[in-house]
Amino acid sequence: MNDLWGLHDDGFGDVARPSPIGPRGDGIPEHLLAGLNRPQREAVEHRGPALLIVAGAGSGKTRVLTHRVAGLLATREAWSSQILAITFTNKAAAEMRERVEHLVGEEARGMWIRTFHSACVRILRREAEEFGFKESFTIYDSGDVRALIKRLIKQRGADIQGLTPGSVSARISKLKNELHDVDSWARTVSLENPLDAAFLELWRDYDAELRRANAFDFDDLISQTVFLLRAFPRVAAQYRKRFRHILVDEYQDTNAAQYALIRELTKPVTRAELPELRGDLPGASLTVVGDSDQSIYAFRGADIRNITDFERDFHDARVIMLEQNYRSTQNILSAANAVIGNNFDRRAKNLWTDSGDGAKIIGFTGYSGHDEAQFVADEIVELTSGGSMSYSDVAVFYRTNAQTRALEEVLIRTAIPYKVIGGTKFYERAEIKDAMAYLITVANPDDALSLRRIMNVPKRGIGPATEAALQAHADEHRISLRDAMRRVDEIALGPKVAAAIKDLAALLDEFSARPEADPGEVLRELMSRSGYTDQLRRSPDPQDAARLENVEELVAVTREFRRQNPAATLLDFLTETSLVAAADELDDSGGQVSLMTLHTAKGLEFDAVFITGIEEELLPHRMAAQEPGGEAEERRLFYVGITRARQRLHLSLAMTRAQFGEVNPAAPSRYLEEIPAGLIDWRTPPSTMRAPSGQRAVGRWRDEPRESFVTGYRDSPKPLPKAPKKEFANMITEVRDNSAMVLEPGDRIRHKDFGEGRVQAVTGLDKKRVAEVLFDGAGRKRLLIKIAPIEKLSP
DNA sequence: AGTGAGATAATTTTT
DNA sequence: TTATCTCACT
Repeated sequence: MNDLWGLHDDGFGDVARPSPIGPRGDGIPEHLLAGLNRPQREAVEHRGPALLIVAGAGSGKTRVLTHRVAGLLATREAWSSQILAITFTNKAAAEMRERVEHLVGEEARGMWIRTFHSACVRILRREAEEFGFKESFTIYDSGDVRALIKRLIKQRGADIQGLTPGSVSARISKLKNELHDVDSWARTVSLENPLDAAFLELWRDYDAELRRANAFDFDDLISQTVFLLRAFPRVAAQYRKRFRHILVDEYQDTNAAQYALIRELTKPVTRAELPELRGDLPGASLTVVGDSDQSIYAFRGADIRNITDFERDFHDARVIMLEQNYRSTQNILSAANAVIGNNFDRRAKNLWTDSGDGAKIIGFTGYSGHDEAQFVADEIVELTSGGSMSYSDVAVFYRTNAQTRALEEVLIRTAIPYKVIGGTKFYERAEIKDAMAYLITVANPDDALSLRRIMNVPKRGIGPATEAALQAHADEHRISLRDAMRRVDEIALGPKVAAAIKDLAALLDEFSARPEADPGEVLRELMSRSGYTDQLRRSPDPQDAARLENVEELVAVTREFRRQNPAATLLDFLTETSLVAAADELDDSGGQVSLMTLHTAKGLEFDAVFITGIEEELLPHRMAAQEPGGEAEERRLFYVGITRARQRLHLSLAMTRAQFGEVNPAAPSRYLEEIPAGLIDWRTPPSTMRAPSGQRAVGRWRDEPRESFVTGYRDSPKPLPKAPKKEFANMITEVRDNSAMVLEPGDRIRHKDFGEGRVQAVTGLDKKRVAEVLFDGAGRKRLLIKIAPIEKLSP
C-alpha cells in the first residue's frame, strides 16, 4: 500500500501489451474533474507533447498532478507501467502514489513514482553490468565523499595548495551536475593554473577510488544514468518506449544533469534503434510542475532556466498558470506577494484567495535568540491551549541548523513536544554509520571506505600501520582491500593481528555469501559477533548506553523494512536508506511541533508557522549574499517560508545572535521592510527595541539610513554583558534538578529570567511536571519544574 | 596500538 | 560550542 520503500515490481513485461488508445482527455470521469477550478481542470485535461503547469504556492498542484495521472489511467490512455512520475522526496512520492491509488485503485500499481535519485539507481542497477559496474554498487553520501577526498588530499599533499575536502567535493559535485566528466573537463581547462591541475588530479583519484569501490556518489547517480543512456542507444530506446508519460514535480529545482535525463527519456524512438517496433514512436508526453519563485536550490546546481525556457525547449508546449491559493489567508498571501515582488526578472504572478484576510501576521523582536525562542514557545502554548490547534499543526523554521539550540532549550523547558526534521540525522550518528558500514561491506565487498571504517571498530589491534600494510599489499597485487585481508598470510604481520584480520574477513564473507538473507538478522548477528554491541555494553561511558540503544533502533528499523517488503534484500535496504530526505522523517501522526530549515519546509504546509532569525547575515545569509543571484534566492527562501502558513504566521528576530559561543549584534533583515507595515502586528517592533545596555538597537528600521547607522555602531562598539552570567547559567543547568520541589497553586516562586510569580496550576507527573506560573512582570508561562531555573519563596 | 590532553578549525541551505 | 586533529605518553 504505502510504497515508501518503493519496491514495486519492475514490470518491463507489460510494455509488450498493446498500447491503449489515446490521446483523448475528454473521456475523463467526472469525479476526477469535480471541484477543480478552470485552469486546474485544463491542466488535468490537456493532452499534448509538453505541458508546463506554473503552480504558485498552495495552488493545488499535487491535486492536479494526481488527478492528471488518474485521468490517464481511468481513460486507459496509458498503462500504469508507462507512467514515470518524479518527485523530490520519497515522502512526496509516497503521498502521490497513495492519492492516485485512492482515485483509481489497483490500476495505479506498477507506476514508477520516485525521486530522481531513486529512479536512476533503479536504472543503473539494472544496467550496471552493461557498462562495467557491478549490480551491488553502493552509494556514498556527502560524509563519505568528504572522508574519501580528505584522505586523497592528504595522500597527495595537496592541502598545502589550500584545497580542502569541502571545496574539492563542492567543485566536483558542481561539475558533475553540469554533466562534466574528468576528461571532458580536463580539455576545457588550462593546466597552467596549479590549483586547477591539483584539483584535476584529485578528481581523477576520486573517481578511480569510487570505481574501485564499486560505488557512486549522489551526483553520479544522475549523470552516469545520462551517460549510460547516451552511450547505449538500445538501452535508452527501451526506457523511451516504456515511459509514455513523464511527470516532473518541483521542476524549478532541476539541474543540468536532471534536465538532460528528462531530455533523453522524452526523445522519440525509431525502428532503427528498436527493430521490434512496428513503427517509429513519438517521444513521451512531458508534464512539469513548478514555480520559479520557489527555486531555492541553485547552490545544488538547480537552474531556473529549465523552467523559464521550457516553452523554447519543448515544442508545442502548453503553459497553464495556477494562481488561486487554497492554503493561506489573504494577509499571508499579501505579505508573500509583496516580498517576492522585489525580485525582478520574474514572470508576474499574483497569488490570491477568496477565503478572507485572516489574522494579522505577528512580529516579535527579542533581545537574544533565547528571548526569541521564548516568544515562540509562549505563542505555541497560546495557540494550542484552546484545543483548536494541536502541536503537529505548528512548525518553526530557521535558516541554519545551528539555530535549533536555543529553540530546543526553551521548548524542552516549556514541555512542548517537538521534533527536529533533518539536522543531525539518525543516519549520521557515528554508531549508526559504523553499523551501516558493516552492512555495506557485506553487500559490496569492494567498498574500501566502509571496510576501513570498521576494520578496527571495535578495537581489534588493527592500527594505521597494519591498515597501510594491507593497502600496500592490495595495490601491489591489484586486488581489493578485502582480498588483501583474506590473503593476510602473504604479509608479514604479528600472529595476533593476522588472526584478527582473518576473523573479520571470515565474518564478513559469511554474510556476503548470503545476499538474500534477512537484513535485520544479518545486522543483529554482525553486531553481536563482531563484538560491537559487547564493547558498548561494557563501556562505563553513559553515552555508550545511548549508542547501544541507537544500534538496537537500527536493527528494529531494518526488521520493519523486511516486514513491509518480505522479498527485500540487504542491498534494497541500503539503497533506500541512502536516499532518505529530511522531509521523509515527517510523521503526521505525532503530536509534535516540527522544527526545520526553510529549505526542508518546501512542499509542506502548517496551520501556524514561525519564521525565526529574520536578520541580516542570516536571511539573507552572509555566505549566500555574496554569490551572484544569492540575494534573490534568499528572498525566495523567505517567500517559501511565508507561503507554508495556512492561518497564522509569526515573524521573529533577535537583536543579538550567539554563534559559537560569541554574542554578536544582529540587524533586522532587509526583507522585513518589504512587507507592508499594516499586515504585521508587532508585539515588539525592531525600532523600539533597546539593547540591554540601554543603547540603541543595532541596525536600521524604515526611514533610518543604513549607512550612518552601521557606522554609528562601529564607532561605539559596546560589548554586551555576558561572561559572568553565562558561566553561572551553565553551572546551574548542569546541576539543577528540581524534581524534589513540591509546588502547588498559590505558591510564590522566583525565576532566573522572569522574576517573581505565583503558581497557577501544576500538571503532569514525575519528571514531566509542569507549572503554570503568572509572573508579576513577564506574564503567564509554562515551566518544566525539574529543570526550570526557579526557586520556591517562603510564603 | 591505544589513550588522553590540548590545540584548532568550522558552521548555509541538501538529494 | 562542538567536533576533529595532533602529539606525547603509556
